[in-house]
Amino acid sequence: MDVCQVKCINEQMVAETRGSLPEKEEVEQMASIFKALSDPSRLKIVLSLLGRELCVCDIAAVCSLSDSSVSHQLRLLRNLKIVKNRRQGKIVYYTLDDDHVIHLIEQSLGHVRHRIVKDVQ
Amino acid sequence: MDVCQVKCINEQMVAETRGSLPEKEEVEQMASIFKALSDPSRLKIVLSLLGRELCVCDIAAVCSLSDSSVSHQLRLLRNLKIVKNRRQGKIVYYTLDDDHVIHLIEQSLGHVRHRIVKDVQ
DNA sequence: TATTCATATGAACAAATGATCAAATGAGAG
DNA sequence: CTCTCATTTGATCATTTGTTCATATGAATA
Repeated sequence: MDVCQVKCINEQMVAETRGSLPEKEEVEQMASIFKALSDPSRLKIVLSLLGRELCVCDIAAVCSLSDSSVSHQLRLLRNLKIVKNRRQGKIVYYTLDDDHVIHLIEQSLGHVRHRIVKDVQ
Repeated sequence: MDVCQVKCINEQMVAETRGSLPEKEEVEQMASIFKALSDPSRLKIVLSLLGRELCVCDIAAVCSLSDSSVSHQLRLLRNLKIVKNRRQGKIVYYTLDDDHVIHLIEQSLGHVRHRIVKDVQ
């Protein structure tokens, strides 16, 4: 591999920066939360649940997705403890279950109106 | 497709929720920022730049990635205006370029220590 | 118990993604 | 100009991801 011919590396800066990074596990947990919000469909699902309780059926209608697709995504969000559900007869209602994620979303929502983004990759 | 047999849908709730959602474009912009932070390697790169200026070479060393891989990821982050660079001779230095993203990261970093996550999918 | 219907699940597949390798820039040094 | 070297870029490839379809659950109702 190429780790650059040794001399160009600022050893001290590298060591210091390395020391400041969170643990590998923590980085991965952070990334997994961001990943949960990184797909427009899934983000829309989460946005639709801001301050509301909705059944799978209604979420699908709101987001223009199939019930099956929504169910799959909700499972992922459930595994990450971003949403929780309660069953009432045949109907399953979902709500947001993580204040920290709610903050992230609200903050991002507040800021998105002040940015211009070029393109990805 | 299956949009559920009409009757189970709470029409009013659906309409109200639909109205509360951000524009499609805004949702996509939010998602693209989250996506930028959703890969552990890329997140590590961004974390290494918190409060620091580093050259490509040093970032690669800090994150244990190849120079090429780092360069590819930096381009993506550059396109999203998450990082900016300056050239000094042969060396290119990168810094973070978006306070909003810095906030997201710091907030997420602060919270990740208080969660237990099961697994994804 | 048999039927209906909301939700969940598994398999399959196309599309997107991240890493790697080889080759191209482009800036300073000789 | 030529060489070196940090960085960039394009192509390729294995892996991951999101959706769809078919089928399974599980709860109410007939």
